Amino acid sequence: MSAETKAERTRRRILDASAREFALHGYGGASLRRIAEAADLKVGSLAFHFPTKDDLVAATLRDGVEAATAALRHAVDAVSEDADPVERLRAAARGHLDALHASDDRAAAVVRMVETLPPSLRADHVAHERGFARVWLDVLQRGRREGVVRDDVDLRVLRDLVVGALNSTSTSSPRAHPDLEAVVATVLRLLAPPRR
Amino acid sequence: MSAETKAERTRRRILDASAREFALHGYGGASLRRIAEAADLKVGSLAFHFPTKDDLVAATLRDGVEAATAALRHAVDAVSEDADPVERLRAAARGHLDALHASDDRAAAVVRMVETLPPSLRADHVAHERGFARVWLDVLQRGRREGVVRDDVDLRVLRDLVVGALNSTSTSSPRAHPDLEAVVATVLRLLAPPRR
Amino acid sequence: MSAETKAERTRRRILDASAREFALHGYGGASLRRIAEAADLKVGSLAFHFPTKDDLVAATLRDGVEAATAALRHAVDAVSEDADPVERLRAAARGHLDALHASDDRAAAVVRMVETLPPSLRADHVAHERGFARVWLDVLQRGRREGVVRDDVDLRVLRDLVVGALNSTSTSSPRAHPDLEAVVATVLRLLAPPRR
Amino acid sequence: MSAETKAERTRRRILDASAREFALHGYGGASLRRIAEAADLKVGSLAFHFPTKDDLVAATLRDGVEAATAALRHAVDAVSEDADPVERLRAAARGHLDALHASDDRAAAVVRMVETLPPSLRADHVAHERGFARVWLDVLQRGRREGVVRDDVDLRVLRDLVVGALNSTSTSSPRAHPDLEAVVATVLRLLAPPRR
DNA sequence: TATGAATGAGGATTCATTCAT
DNA sequence: AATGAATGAATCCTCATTCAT
Repeated sequence: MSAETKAERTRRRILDASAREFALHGYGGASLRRIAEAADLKVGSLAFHFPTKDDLVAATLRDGVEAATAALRHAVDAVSEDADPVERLRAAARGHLDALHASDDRAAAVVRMVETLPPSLRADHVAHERGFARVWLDVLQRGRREGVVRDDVDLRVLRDLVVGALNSTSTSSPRAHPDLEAVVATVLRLLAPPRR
Repeated sequence: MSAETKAERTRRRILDASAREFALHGYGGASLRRIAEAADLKVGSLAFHFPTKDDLVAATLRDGVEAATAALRHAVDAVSEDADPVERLRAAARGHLDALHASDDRAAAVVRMVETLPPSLRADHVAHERGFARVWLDVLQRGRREGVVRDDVDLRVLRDLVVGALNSTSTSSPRAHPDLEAVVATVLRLLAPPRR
Repeated sequence: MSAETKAERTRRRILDASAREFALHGYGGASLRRIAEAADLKVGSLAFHFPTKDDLVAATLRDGVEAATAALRHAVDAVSEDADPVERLRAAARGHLDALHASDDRAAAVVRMVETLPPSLRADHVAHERGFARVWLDVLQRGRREGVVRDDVDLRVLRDLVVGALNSTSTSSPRAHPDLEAVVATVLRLLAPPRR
Repeated sequence: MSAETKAERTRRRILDASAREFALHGYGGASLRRIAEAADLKVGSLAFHFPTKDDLVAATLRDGVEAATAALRHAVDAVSEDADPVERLRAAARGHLDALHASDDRAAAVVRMVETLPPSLRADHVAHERGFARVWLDVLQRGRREGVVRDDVDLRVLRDLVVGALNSTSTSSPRAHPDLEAVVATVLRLLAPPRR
């Protein structure tokens, strides 16, 4: 009498395998057969949980955005109200990177898929992704109110560039492990140049 | 009187079609049949010019990196030696973006493919891409020597972030046309904050 | 106070859905999943009532033949003993057509399936169908005894042609609704040409 | 340097196998795999000649209607102008039956498929079939002009019933070989009752 | 140079069936 | 009496590739 039903456990196994596969091969290159194998199921059984490939993709995207948004929000919220405002920016960058480089590949799958999605899926996805972007914008706006974020740029443009820059560190190559600490440090300098 | 052979012209048509297809669907999602159709050929005829899919991919990557590198270098070189050093940075950013958003999709194809390449292709590609990265690094180093690029960050990390941020503006969505001027302006602020 | 058990009611719902599905798609094109859906059940639950697809087919055929035979017999029996013998023929034709075009598709399912049945099912079916053919033969024989059916043809051949002609009016196309009155009138002329 | 191209010969082999398969199993029950096997091809190779199943179905229908129409017309035309008009009717019935029971199954495939076609295919098909029906109507009209076809019925209704009756003799059961001569004789009696 | 024709493997999906619950 | 979950085979289709012409 587990709190989680059997279907829920299987669904999670599928979503995990799915994230890995899509992170590695992108939307068009991913194979349901491989996903099923990794989830210890036969291909035909996938259909019981996700009737079509696009249903699975949609769920994987939702799952990934959710994971990333939660991680980002959680990292930001962990910073105490009276901490140095710069620390909040640092936490955001680090939270973002942590999600992106997490071993479950949930956020990475989103980054890897998003640009080759068919329009039908894309439409739904961008709506969800807005939540993630919103958190970043909030962080930047608060940073500016608190005087640490530079005030000579459009915050939305800035946000898109920061998100793009951070996302670009997610690589599927095993050789290339960017130094995330250096990335955080550099991003911080760009967002909040030390006052003089 | 053209010095171009028929084969060379066909090759170009194929590479153009290929860039578009890979930019749209990524490495795994692209179809040789569609590429052949767009190039006004039958699938079987592709083999004459590119024996396998991966041969075509390799050529498309080389072509794309070449186009982007040439565009970047050209934009930088067009800035006169005695111009405001900031203008050289601006030219680089603009050149990069122009290549990325060019209608021929050659540079976009690279960005769209690179993270899902199989290791065999990836190895070759990163070597070529180093040339592009080198140009950016040169530009940043010169900018720093001339006192406009901030000196509190690692230039290689900075370069990777800038390239990542700029690349992230390339979207295959027809709806989303980022305001490239605003992007350039913002990047410039980050690279070379106005002196006080 | 219904004497009908729950299982019997479900069985009927399944047979109704089954008739519609087989009438629309034939033996090979019908889907148990769709039948289950139409009967408001899950596929797995079908097995409780009909262990295999062919069991369901056999039951649907039996049901259809039964319905058609009953309708035919009933129509004929409704003609009073001292009526014009031609009226008995007319009643048969009309009864046959009514069954075939009934909204429950029970008889239509038989017509649509019969020619593509696998031999195993076919064998059983033709035995049942003989009952239906028998009624028609009786009607024709009585008609002949009573002097209205032409006596220059083999009645069995005649019966098969009449049944075939009537069955051919059953179409799954929503556009084509043959004028059943005209059909009856014409068939009557052929069977029992007016005496001169 | 055969007058028939290789593709044309393959196409014919496919259409022959297709007719047999569809005659046996109907539209929904037919399998491309079996058709390919019977045509001595791999499934994938079918696509070269007929991109989709419905393309093959459409071609098979066209082929079948063409064969039947040609057979019917040919049989009718073979009757000399000054022959007994009844002979023309007899030739039509026999021609129709011959096409239907021909060993190539081309006409039988049409009869077996037509009622379970999806609307898209059906629309195109009925247009073609009109040609066949037209020939029968011509024959009947001429027969009436020449005083042998009964004049107390609507010829279109009569034609549909005759065609339906004849078509119903086409059975896929190996046991049931209707006596075609008896069928012809009976149909003739119905269409053209002997004058007194 | 390019096409025509075919292959074999793999793509996603649908199928009827099974069985524990 | 019915559902939930899974299976394995089969569905049609698309893939990159090959090779004779």
